[in-house]
Amino acid sequence: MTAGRPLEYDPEIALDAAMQLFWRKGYEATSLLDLLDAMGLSKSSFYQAFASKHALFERCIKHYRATTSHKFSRQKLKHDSARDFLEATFKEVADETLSAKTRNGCLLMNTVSEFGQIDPVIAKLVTDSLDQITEIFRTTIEQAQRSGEIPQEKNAAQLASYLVSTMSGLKSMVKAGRDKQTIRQIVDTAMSVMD
Amino acid sequence: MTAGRPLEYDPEIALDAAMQLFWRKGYEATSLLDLLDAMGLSKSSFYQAFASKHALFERCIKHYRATTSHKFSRQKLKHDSARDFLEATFKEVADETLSAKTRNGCLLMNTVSEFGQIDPVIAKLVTDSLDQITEIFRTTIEQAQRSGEIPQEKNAAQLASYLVSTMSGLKSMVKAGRDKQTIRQIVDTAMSVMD
DNA sequence: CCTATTATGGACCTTTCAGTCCACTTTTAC
DNA sequence: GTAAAAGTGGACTGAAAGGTCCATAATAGG
Repeated sequence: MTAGRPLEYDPEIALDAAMQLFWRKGYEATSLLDLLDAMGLSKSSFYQAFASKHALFERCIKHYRATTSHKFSRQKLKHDSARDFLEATFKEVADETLSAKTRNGCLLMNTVSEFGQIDPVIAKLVTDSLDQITEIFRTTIEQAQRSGEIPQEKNAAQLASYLVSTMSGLKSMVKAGRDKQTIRQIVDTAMSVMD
Repeated sequence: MTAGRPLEYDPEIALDAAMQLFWRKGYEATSLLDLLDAMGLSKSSFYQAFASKHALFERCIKHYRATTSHKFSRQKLKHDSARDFLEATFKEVADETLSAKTRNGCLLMNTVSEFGQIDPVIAKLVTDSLDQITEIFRTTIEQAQRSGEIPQEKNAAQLASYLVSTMSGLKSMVKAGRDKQTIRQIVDTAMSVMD
């Protein structure tokens, strides 16, 4: 039954390479040839495995969401203070200023910027991903509230939405090439709402 | 000497139409035919007057910067309180949630998202525009500080950069389709740093 | 070893892209 | 009225886009 010639590439690695490319260049600006080159496969193999550029893009968004969530979880374990984790997460974005390689912004917000609400499938994917990230922030804030690092009277869900919005703006500023001092000041100011 | 057939279109109106289109769809996704249709001129007239798609885009960014500055100036005169003006400006963005027509984000940040630092000419234009907006915010904040609406001890320049970043994030959230309550909460939280 | 199954390479397709070119029209200056 | 100057319409171009198709190659099961 399940026989046939084996794949000459690793689908996971290929997917990740595609995600990196979409992240860096956006959907429209990434041509099929760019993708084939980065993923290391031929046109036939591509359409066999990923159906279309659009379908691949959807998978890349999901892949981004998954890796981002995992990254958050890993980082969270490194900090025994929930508030420290939040501040470290934002400071890390500020440090991306140093390397031009990572000045790609956020794939989700880049996608919002490029597509808006035009493509409902993509819009839904992004919305769900944002919800997921907001949720991670919310539970973290509640944790910090229990340990007294953030005032109890603040609304955790509201603060979480604020942090997502702030993160988006911050990444845009980094991508826009604002200098490191400015970025650090923005982070400091933004974090002060949790006092 | 200076003779010849007169233009059959208004260059200012055509430029504005082009800007609206780039704003809504981005650079790559806006085809020349889209532009000709929106601007109401033929291909020959287009290349005669605007040289190329890229050159037109540069002019559109400058046009956006100019109209945005004017809009800020006009709004500022409407408010006798500087802080009121700032809060009204952010609340206005929140109200864009109501109309899908205006959910285009910010042309400058859309451009950052699409181009990043790849095109140095575009990058410079955006950077300069952001500087200009930051400057407007800074003088407004200083005004509010003199009238006692914002604490004197805050760093006006730092606060101004923060507001630009926040505005960017906020517009992204609106474009991402977040609901009105969430947007309003983000604005309220963001404004609280000026207390 | 042969067949069913899957993967691959490359030719090919249609459409669309930004941009060019030129014949033709409309104006002003004299 | 005529010549110089400027604008316009539309045919045209080469390149590149995403996607299809098929002959060929490589595997596993029998």
